[in-house]
Amino acid sequence: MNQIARTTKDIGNLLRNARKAKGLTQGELASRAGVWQRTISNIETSTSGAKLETVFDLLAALDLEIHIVPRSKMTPGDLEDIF
Amino acid sequence: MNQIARTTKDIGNLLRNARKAKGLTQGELASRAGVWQRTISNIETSTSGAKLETVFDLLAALDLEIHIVPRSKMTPGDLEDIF
DNA sequence: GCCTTTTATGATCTATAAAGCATATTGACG
DNA sequence: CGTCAATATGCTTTATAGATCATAAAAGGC
Repeated sequence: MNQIARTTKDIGNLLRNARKAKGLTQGELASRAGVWQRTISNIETSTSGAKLETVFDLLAALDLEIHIVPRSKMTPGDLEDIF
Repeated sequence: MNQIARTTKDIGNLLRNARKAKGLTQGELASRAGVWQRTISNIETSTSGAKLETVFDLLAALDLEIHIVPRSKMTPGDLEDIF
């Protein structure tokens, strides 16, 4: 399950899924990442555009990293994540 | 050559490499992505933390996308990008 | 259905990125 | 070395994210 992100909305959804997969609440992740619960809520719901730095803080706390790759064609499996 | 980014600095370096690989100037990329040359310079040199949205604009203009994956152990090849 | 936990959100303040103008500085090339 | 293109940067304004207090709303368990 390779997670593709092309928009801030993708990142929001993806971070929420990753957080839940690890069984963390927004509050727990917030304290781990050194950000505010409010900020995580905003990012996950795409209420506000996030700063790159903040996203990296969250990814680190979730033990994730970003790979930059040439744009791939949409694979069937990816559609599940959208709809 | 899978590009790993864990910090804003990584993103800056990576965007610069990708831009040059496509033979684009900052000005050209700026007009394609709808941002300012100034902004690209700032991001590539990590002069200022970028907004996630801006990074996505640049990635789209470079035909790149982000994959979120579990943190990998550092591979030997990656060290070249650091030192 | 109630209670607890979790998430969303109102309001204000501060910090800072991007817009917008510019020019200075650097780098590549003949 | 001189020239031109490319990149870096000074400054001011505007937009907006994050900090910080709070509480409201929603979700989940019993």
